[in-house]
Amino acid sequence: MSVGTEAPRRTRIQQEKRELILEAALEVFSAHGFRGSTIDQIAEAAGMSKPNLLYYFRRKEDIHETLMQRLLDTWLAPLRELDDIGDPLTELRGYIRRKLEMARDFPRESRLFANEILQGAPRIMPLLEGELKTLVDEKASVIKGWMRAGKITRTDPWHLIFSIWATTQHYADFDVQVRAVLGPNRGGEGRFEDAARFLEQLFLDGLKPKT
Amino acid sequence: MSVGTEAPRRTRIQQEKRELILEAALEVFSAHGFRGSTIDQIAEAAGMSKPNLLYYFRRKEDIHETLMQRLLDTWLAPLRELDDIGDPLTELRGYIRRKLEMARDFPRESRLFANEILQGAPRIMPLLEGELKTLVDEKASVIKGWMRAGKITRTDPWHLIFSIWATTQHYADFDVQVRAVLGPNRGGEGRFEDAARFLEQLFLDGLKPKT
DNA sequence: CTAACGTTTGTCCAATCGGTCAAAATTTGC
DNA sequence: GCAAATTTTGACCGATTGGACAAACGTTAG
Repeated sequence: MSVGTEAPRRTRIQQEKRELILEAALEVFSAHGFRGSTIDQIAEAAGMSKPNLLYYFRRKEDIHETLMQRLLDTWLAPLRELDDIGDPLTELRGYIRRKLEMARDFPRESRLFANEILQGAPRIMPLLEGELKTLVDEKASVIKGWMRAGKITRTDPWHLIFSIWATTQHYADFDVQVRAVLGPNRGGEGRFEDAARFLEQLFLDGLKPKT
Repeated sequence: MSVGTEAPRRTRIQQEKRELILEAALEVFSAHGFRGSTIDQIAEAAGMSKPNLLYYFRRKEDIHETLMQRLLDTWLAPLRELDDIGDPLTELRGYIRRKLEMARDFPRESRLFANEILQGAPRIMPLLEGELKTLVDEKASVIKGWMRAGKITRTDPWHLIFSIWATTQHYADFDVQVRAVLGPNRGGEGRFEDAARFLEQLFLDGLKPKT
């Protein structure tokens, strides 16, 4: 029987095996990119044969597509939480912290996303121009409100969001470089706490000393 | 005759054709990654046949290796220029500006590098732990001196360098996302000037308003 | 002219790839 | 318990890939 993504009816085994495959595919895709990964690799990581895997996902691209669809929701969750209710600086600090925690706890997801964007986002371009842009525009308005109220320094809200993405995801996407440069001593688990301390200071106070 | 990378003797044609191939390979590799690129693609982009290309570079990996070796030097040039002679804040501002200009003018080089790091830097790991680490450690010392002298706020110099890399290279590596989010109006050529203004303010003053 | 050298091409090959298919093995519904 | 449905497997296929190779093509020095 066909097991397409549009078929809602799933047996227990289908549910389990599909999860197993997606987990394995996340591991493989995030490490080698889409074209650099083979169905055999994913099948082996999932502990099944290639034809068996293809019974659950008809095409390699279906796996990737399912993975990306799920990813985007969880990936944007921290930004969605950015809200108008609290103190602006506290809100932003919380957003930076949450994004950094995601880089620490879900580096494979970050790399999968980075891979897709690096290749020109051929599979998720509509989502970027639609859902993502809408969300960012909305949050940029919130931030603009804070600026008008004098709660934070006036600057470009879009580029502010970009800089938070860039600095936090850097610790997932460029992890090997970060660890190589920090060396064995400072490159251990403590690097994320060091990063958190640094980023908080950077975004709040910048580098210019208070005279 | 063999034309390996260790052969210093090159005819005029060899010099020219090798450059042509490297330029084409940069275009292809940066867009599709190493495994996502084929020799045929590179050969076509260079305007020659596949066997002809393989006459100048014996293996696909030789092209990539030559490209990466050249890249690292030019890529680290801005950091090398960071010097102790000028005013610290001016020096840092200049470094950020130069890095952002490189993201604008050499996005393919940035993406090629990002691709390599994302895949775990399998081909340049020794360079990261050696040359790169040495350079960063050296510049971190310079920055530490500025902090001791009270010229800039005390913080972690390594993570400061990471944040400059992340924020500037973001505009090359995640270009499609930046343009998608900014939309047709603000996503044009002016986005780099907006970014430059924003980053200068972020790194100098942060977000906390001067009361 | 021609021999030596550098360059280019067409043809070919083995390996790997994504994907198919029929048959076997297993699970499930009654 | 048994038939139907689902799951798993081994064998296979055509396309693409990186690369080898010898023959042909140019170019130039004597």
